[in-house]
This record gives sequence, C-alpha cells and structure tokens, in this order.
Amino acid sequence: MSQTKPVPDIVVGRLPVYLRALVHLLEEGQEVTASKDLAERLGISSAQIRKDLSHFGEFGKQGMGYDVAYLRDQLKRILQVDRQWDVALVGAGDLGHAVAHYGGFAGWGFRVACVFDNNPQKIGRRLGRFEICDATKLAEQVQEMGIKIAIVAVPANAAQSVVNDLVRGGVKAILNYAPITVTTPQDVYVQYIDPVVHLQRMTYYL
Amino acid sequence: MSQTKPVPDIVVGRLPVYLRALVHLLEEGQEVTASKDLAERLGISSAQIRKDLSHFGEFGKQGMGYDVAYLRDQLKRILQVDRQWDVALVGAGDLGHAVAHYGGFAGWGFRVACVFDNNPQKIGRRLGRFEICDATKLAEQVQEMGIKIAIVAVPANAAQSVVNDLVRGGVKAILNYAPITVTTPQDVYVQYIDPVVHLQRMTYYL
DNA sequence: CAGGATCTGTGCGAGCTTTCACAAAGCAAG
DNA sequence: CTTGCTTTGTGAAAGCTCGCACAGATCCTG
Repeated sequence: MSQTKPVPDIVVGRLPVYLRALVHLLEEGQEVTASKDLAERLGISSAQIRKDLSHFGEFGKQGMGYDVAYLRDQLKRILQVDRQWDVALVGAGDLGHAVAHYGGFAGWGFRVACVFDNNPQKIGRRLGRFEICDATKLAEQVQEMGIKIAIVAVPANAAQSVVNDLVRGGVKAILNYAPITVTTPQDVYVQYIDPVVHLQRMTYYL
Repeated sequence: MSQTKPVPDIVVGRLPVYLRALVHLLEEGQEVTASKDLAERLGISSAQIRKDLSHFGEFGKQGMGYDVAYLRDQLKRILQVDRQWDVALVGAGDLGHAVAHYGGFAGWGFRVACVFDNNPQKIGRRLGRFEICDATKLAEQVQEMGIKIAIVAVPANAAQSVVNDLVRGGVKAILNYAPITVTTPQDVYVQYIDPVVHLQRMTYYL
C-alpha cells in the first residue's frame, strides 16, 4: 500500500491524533475499541478512521473492532515514533525555555538533544540540563550529531536564516514557532505553530 | 458573497497567514504586492490567493496588484481583528506562564484579560500583571466579563471539564494546548496546538 | 450449529478544493 | 490614441476527500 500509491498528507496528519487517543484509551483501561467509539471521541466519522487505517493494512477484526495496544504499536511504527528522535532547539528566549522545560515530549518519540542561541551573553550558560551552544555553528553541529528534526523558537526576522542553516546541516523536519512562513527545499518538511493564526482562524466566526 | 454562500473553512484558515505576510511586507517598506509575489513567499499558488480573496470582494487592481495596507485592513476587518479581544487563560503551570508572558498577541487583536487555576496554592498569587483566579468560578466569571475566547493550558485530564465550564460561561472560541481532543457544541470553535502531533506528522516522511 | 448482532474494509458517488487559462482592466510609453 | 505589458477575477476542468452503504468476517447465545 504505502509502496504503490503515496498516502495523502491529510491522512498521515490524522494518525498522530488517533495515536494520542489510543494511548488515552489504554490509560483508562480500555483494551478494545471500535472505529465508531474513536470517531465519537475525535469528532470525525467512523468511515474516515477505517479508510485512513486501511491505507496501511488491516488492523481490526470484523465484528470486534481494534485491539488498542496493537493498533497503537502499529501507528507508532508507521509514524516512526517507535524509536527516540533527537531534536535540536534553536532559540533560548522565553519560548525556547518553555519548550526546553516541556515535559510532554518524553514517551512520544522525541528528546531535546541540544539548544542553540546567537546571543553571546547566553552562549555557554545553562538552560535546564543543556549548555546553550553558539548558533553560528548550527549547521555543522546538527550535521555532526546526525540530527534530522529541529524546533525553531527565534524571532520572525531570524527564522529564515536559522532554517537555512538547519537545512544545510541536513535537518529534514522543522517545527517553526516563529510567526513567519519560511521557504525550504521540497524534501524538508515544516510545520507551523502560531497561536495568533489559530486565534484569528476563529474570530471570523464570532 | 459572505452572505449568499458560506465561505469554506479552509479559505478562512488561510486569511491569517495572508494577513501576517502583508504586515511583514509593510514592515519591509513594500506598499504594493501581487498575488504572484505573495504566493512565492507563502509557498502556495497565486490563483488560490486570488480566489480566496474573491470570496470577500475585489481588493486588487488589474494590472497593478494589491495595495498592501488596504488589503491588510480589509483582512483585519473580515477576521474581526480590527478590534481588541479579551482572552481568558486557564492554567497557570509552565505553559500558562509562557502564554501569559508571550508578547506576540499585542497588536494582533488579542489581550490576555485574566488567568485561572484550580490549585489553591496558586490562587491569589500573581502571574505577571494578573492575579490568578479560582477556576471553580470560571464559568460565571467569563460570563460576567463577556469573554468569548479562551486559551486552555491545563493537563489533558482536566481539559474537558475546563472546556465544559468555558462553554457554560458563553465562550465560543477555544485554543486548546492540552494534548486531547475535546467535544463541544457545534457553535463553539476549537483549535488545537500539540507540538507532539506536529512533530509526528513529519516523522512519517523521514 | 443456526440465527442474530456487531463491526471492518471498501467500491462508489457526491461534494469540496485546487489549478488552469483567459477576458477584462489598468498603466506606461510613444 | 494605440500598442504592449501586467495582473486581477473567475468560469470550467481536474483532482482530491469524505461519507454512504453493504458484503463479509467474527463472536455470542441458546
């Protein structure tokens, strides 16, 4: 399946949400679930869940539903989060601090491995368990460490330059908190988090 | 237009990104732009930008493009961010602190107006310029203040209950940082920010 | 073991979204 | 004024996504 036709982006984008729900279910002690059950919790149709999963194989039993732990493990494998990814964090400002201290990455496949900043006053100081590294050496250091994922938490006017360095260092996935759209080569994936954009998406309807 | 046929969600969702780009353009001193120019910066097609805007009126001049300041003002009006919205922040943990101290809301239509937490040790203490209020009075207080927008920054297991209180208090737009899908009435809009989900959307492709 | 209940995986069609491509409009220069 | 260049706004086509509806699989009960 995943070989013949590429799976649509939009389908891949829903898998982490399914995975998250399955982990919650298991925490609640529910070992089996049905597409209809999941659908209600997630506010989408059961047919969509079944069709999304069918892109990757047959994980359920007709008449019975899905084994929660099994489906969780399969999704982890598909998303490649059945292993630990080292992540580079760029920017040691307020936002960078919040990300560095965020406890939500552990157990979900990610680990902040190093922190960069371009402010000479911050370089060498500690941020939690990290020593803040010099951002001018960003490209070579992420390359050396084999890092493929980065989180950008710098001001908008520095973001494109940071992203260029990351790309040069071989990073292929970037989570961008800077409120600006950056350009990258086609094989580099960027996801954006801008709370203002999310809020403005809703004010239209008020 | 906006009266006859409802504008698709997906179109509304792109407007804040356009708005953000226009503001950046103006900061760079560019007073006129073309759909092609914007499209290149945002990595989408120029036809899409033109068609999106055409849902709301005719803002450009053929042969000339768009007046940046004028289009910015029109988008602000459409998105209703030509005024200031008071936002309630729920959760005074690490994430809540980061949101409360985030300087990116000012000038974009939003202002954190109050902070809630359910921890008796935190209630009454200050978070920046706010006094932390008792979350058990969430519903009545947001109602009293006429607040329509809230940011949820509480643990996953508390999120649904907080959202229920917010809905009861008349909140219509919720930005949810808790890593869980919540259910709301149809007329309440929810946007999700979960960095783990965003990261996992990319690891599939690595 | 038969009948009934449940739930998956999927073909198909409806509906939505994006892209194409061009008429019309505006400007500049001669 | 006319010619040529640019760029918008928009029908129409192409492409994509979603939900319906059902065959087939599985279990339970008696």
